[in-house]
Amino acid sequence: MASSTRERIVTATSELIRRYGYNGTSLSQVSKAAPATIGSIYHFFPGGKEALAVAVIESTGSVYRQLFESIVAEADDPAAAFSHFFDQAGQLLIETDYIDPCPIGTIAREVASTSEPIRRVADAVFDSWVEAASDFLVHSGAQPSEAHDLATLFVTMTEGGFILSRTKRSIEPLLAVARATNPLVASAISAGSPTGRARLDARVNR
Amino acid sequence: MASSTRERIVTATSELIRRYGYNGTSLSQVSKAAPATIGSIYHFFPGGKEALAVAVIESTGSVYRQLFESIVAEADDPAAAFSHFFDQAGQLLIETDYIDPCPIGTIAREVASTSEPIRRVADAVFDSWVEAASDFLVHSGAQPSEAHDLATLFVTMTEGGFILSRTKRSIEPLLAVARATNPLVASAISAGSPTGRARLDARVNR
DNA sequence: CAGCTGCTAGAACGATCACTCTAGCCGGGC
DNA sequence: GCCCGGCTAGAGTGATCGTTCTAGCAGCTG
Repeated sequence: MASSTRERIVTATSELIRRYGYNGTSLSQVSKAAPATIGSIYHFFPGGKEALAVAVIESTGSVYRQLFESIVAEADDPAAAFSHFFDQAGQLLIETDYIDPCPIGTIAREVASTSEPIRRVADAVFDSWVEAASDFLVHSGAQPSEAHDLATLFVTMTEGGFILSRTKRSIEPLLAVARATNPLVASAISAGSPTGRARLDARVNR
Repeated sequence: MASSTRERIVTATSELIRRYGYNGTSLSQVSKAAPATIGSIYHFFPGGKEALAVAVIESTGSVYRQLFESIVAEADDPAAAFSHFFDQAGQLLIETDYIDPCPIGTIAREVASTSEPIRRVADAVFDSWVEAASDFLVHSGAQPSEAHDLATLFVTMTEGGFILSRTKRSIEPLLAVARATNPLVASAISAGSPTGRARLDARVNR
């Protein structure tokens, strides 16, 4: 409650960026949507628009990492956890009328060449996602190097799937990604752990 | 030569968008970079900035489709064709100092909610890429439905890989994607064609 | 009640935006 | 030699951008 104005500003900015992109979102829009005056925005973010974007990236980054971890925590098997994540992302797209689910990819793509602070924080968030997914895969029995590759692929497919599904206004691309995920995860885990292999081969072939 | 001014405008706009995004690119920048006066830009593109973006998407879309087809045409085996494509994309990133290789994904993500004409043409380009990759996979022996899924995944990984590699300023994510491609393609082809299976299993396991 | 601090309020600045408009250049057909 | 249409040229419009600045509000502390 004490910092609710700050939170409102970050939340409103995140939603506006998801709709209109970084350069397409103005501080006057943020001021109206938050609601908060321009003075308040610069009070909490003396660094201006760039600092605000950094805050949005950090906030979204940790929210999504927690979302991922809560999904995998309650999944009964590793391969299903990933496709469940994609299914849930697709559901979110439908509910929000295909607003971009992830402001980070948008901001990164727009300003990776012009704002080094933003580029760096976006890179750190992507890394943390890769690490979270990789840890989960290793814990499920995959070899570390293969887990890292697959985790990178997972983040790549997430961002790419968002682009395609948002552009097509259909979750079909995300569903295709989800379908491809199962055998990938199963094969990585079975390669690393013979006990896992039998369990997952059974699942894939059922 | 007759339409060289128009071509210069489209080329310059494409490069600026790859660096600064759609909303981050102004017509005065285009005018300076082309070079061409504002009057010339509006002469060739009476629809203004939006029409110019549509032209950029169409042009880039066909260039990339041709690039993909030329790469797969000279590849000796289907699985290698895809990873060769990713390798080449990574090389391009290094050469251009990690400028975004694809203006379409950037534009689509920025304005999919605000410009229906742009959204539609970007969607058509993505579809044509999926179709090109799918046709190639079917021709190589994959089942049509599986080929379509895999082709969608391929475009998804391309766009997602661009985001991650550009943000990280490293081609490592693209290389991880390329490594994952081989077994995916091989398994799709072997499932559809027994003759293909033997050939590709040999390759994957070597 | 006084004084301080954290926050809000909104006018103002110069720059730049997408876009319009009129004037003029220039080369090929009569 | 003259005209005419494709193209260029660039000043000008109103709006909006990110940012700065000063003034004042509300709610604690003493």
